[in-house]
Amino acid sequence: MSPRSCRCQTVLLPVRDYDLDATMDSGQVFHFAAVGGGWEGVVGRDWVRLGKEREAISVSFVARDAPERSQLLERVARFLQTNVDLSRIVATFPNDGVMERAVQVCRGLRLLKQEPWQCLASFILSSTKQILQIRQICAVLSERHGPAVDAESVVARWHGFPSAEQIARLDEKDLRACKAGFRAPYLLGAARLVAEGKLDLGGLDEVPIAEARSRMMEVRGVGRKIADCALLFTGSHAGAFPVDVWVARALRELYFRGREMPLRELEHFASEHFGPHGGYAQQYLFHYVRVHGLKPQAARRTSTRPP
DNA sequence: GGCCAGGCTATGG
DNA sequence: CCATAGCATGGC
Repeated sequence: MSPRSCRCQTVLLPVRDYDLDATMDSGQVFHFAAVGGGWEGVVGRDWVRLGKEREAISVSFVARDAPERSQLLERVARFLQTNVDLSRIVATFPNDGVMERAVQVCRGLRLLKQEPWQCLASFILSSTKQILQIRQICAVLSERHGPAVDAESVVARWHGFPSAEQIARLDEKDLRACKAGFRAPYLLGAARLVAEGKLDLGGLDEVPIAEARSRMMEVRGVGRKIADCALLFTGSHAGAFPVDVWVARALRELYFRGREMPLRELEHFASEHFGPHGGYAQQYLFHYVRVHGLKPQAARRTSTRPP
């Protein structure tokens, strides 16, 4: 049938200072696909297409009755955090030249609020993987083992991300077949802990960050960095500050003149320097160095490399 | 074809 | 305590 006769409805979510592309493409979420200038993916159990509008984000979805529609829109707004006043967060960033440039360059970059299990699982799969490959693994995992959802996409059939229960029923070799590699047993172990109720991801925002971290790090395959990603990108702890290879490089080059620094010291510096929304600042640093490199003031080591 | 990727665990000093 | 090999897989 013709894809133009659409069962879709579209609603506008008003928002200012929101760069949807940067946000979706900044390595915090791996389950949306760029389609025709917008983004398609699954929120909860519902397929959505997100589009950029003036002072708004358009949300398209398969038509349904009024109560379900308002529930869906509430979930999408919560996921996108459209109610967050970005300027209030940016105002808490440290008053240094590095963050001023990062804010200029990444204007409108946001943090999303993702579902805890999906977020943790994705970052377990992220270790020593490029962002493109993380997306691929998540896509295969969803296609093969996640719930099919009703979608009006013209480019793909969509599935949700498999629940902890669904993954817990699988075998390690099923996960290796999805390109999970050596992370397969880690993901399986995490899924079993969550499915058996031995790890309550929903309660982690109610305990101090140190406690939340150590609970998560009891999962094999989850260290400090992945724990902080899961705490930050689910909106549980605004002070979580994941230090990966990019952020470590950025901190060394931009704050320590390129000097070698132990990871622990970088993490400690970050927790002191970037304020109550350190995690947000971290995302600006990450995106800044990934998109623009470290050239502006720290080109010493790379100056022989062609631009 | 070599290097590196939003790391972590185990092992050896 | 700190340092590093090993781990799967694929993009560039």
